[in-house]
Amino acid sequence: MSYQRMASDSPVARASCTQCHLPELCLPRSLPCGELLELADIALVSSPIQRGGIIFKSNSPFRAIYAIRSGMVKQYYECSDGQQKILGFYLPGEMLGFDGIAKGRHQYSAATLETTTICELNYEELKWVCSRTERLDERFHCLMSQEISKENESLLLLKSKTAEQRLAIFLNSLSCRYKQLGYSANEFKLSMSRAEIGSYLGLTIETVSRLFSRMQREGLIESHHHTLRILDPTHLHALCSEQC
Amino acid sequence: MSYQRMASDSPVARASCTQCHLPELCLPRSLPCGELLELADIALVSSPIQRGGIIFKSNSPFRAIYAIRSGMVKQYYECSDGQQKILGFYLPGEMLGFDGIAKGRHQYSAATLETTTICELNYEELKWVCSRTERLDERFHCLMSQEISKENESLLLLKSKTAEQRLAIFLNSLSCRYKQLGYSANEFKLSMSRAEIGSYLGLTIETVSRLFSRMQREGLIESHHHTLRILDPTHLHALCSEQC
DNA sequence: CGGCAACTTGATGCTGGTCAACATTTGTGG
DNA sequence: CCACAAATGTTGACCAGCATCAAGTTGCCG
Repeated sequence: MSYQRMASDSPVARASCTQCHLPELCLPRSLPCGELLELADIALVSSPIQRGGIIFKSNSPFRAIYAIRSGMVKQYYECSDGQQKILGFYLPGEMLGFDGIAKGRHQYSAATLETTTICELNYEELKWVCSRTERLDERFHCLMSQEISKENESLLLLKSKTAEQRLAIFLNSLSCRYKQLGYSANEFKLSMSRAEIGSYLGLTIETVSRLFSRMQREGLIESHHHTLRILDPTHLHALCSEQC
Repeated sequence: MSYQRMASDSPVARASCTQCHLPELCLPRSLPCGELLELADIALVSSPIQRGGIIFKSNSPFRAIYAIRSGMVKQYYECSDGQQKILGFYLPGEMLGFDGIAKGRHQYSAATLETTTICELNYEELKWVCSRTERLDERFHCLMSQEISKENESLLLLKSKTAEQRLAIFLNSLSCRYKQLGYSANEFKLSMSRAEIGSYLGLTIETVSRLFSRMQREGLIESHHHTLRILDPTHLHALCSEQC
């Protein structure tokens, strides 16, 4: 794995939000056509960024919000000892970078987990468009609100779920998000390593590995290489909603 | 403890943000005077709400954002078995309720921990004012961004800190926030119960209690009834920044 | 094919949870 | 204002889930 160039080094092109297949998820959702065109005017699409490409580094000046167009991105905190703590994974149609607005700097780093294309939305320009199109501003509020909700759920997960429940909820969440994107809900690629999953769920590599083995032994899932197949979605779902 | 009436039952009055002693923290921060007046025009101040008063209930329709004017508020998830999982504590100048924007309903409940007055900002009116005053809209983005940052820090805390570090960080955070409000940084009232602290930090009552005892034995803090005194701020600080 | 990173599996131990008994504080009604 | 009940907090004994340490296996890339 290599973390070479910044995303901003990649050649970019103006986006055409009207022709993107994700507008029902991303910022444009339910925007009238006119506002869509204004948005497209400020969105820059990157060329494909390979696995390990850095989108932004923690502490770098905040300039833009990013939307994933294809591929997958991880956001993480870098410890002083070089260790990474994963804060979240982002799939197509999802946005990241909001935490930089308040402090003017990115608080965390973001890197691609597979070949990925992103849309870059310059915040100053975005604000300008927002101030003129009320619907877009509202949509922007919604997305930040969603991010807050998502994190609240993660907090609840970490506070009161067992290791097995955490992994079940994680796999289920990926399944739902892929389904929403039109992909198979029960078979997809796990681009992240065991270490990254563990870091995200507050568990060690070993625990994650043991859980995968056990779930496989019990006929819940099938996993080899980086392909995951959910064999018993009902049971997986039951695990997710166990207890409180 | 009794959870009687909704905050919305309380008599209310128009706020005068210009005369509030919190404008350097709350939504008005660094707003020009004109915009402050527009904001004041939509802010409703509640009369004092006693301990245990409900500000909003989970699943109720989202109508407003709330700013704490004095006192303290907890936000929590209610489990099906009646148990509460605390998501956060809010002090004067802090705002809550953002998570309701996306779904149109409050995802969680909020209640007062002591006699509290709040400012209610109707979201529809707030959007209207935001759309006409760019600075306010920007400030609103900042506050949501701050909330996201705060939660990311909580996530990191839950993932990789020991029980002792968690409590130290919690006490330190309260200390800083009180200081910023102009109160003593080293002596304040802990309005929340051991159960609430535990729930917030992902620990049990017993663990929290033992930690308080130990920290007291070690001369770090002094705590009786609900008063906390930090005797050795340096040591407390050291605990917070231990390790990664 | 060799070397290294990622993953798996087992043995052992520690942190914090659970259960239980008791102490202290708070709230209520006479 | 006191007496009592209920809620909250403290402390101890014990236990379990997950971390840590260690050794081996698999898969990937030059």
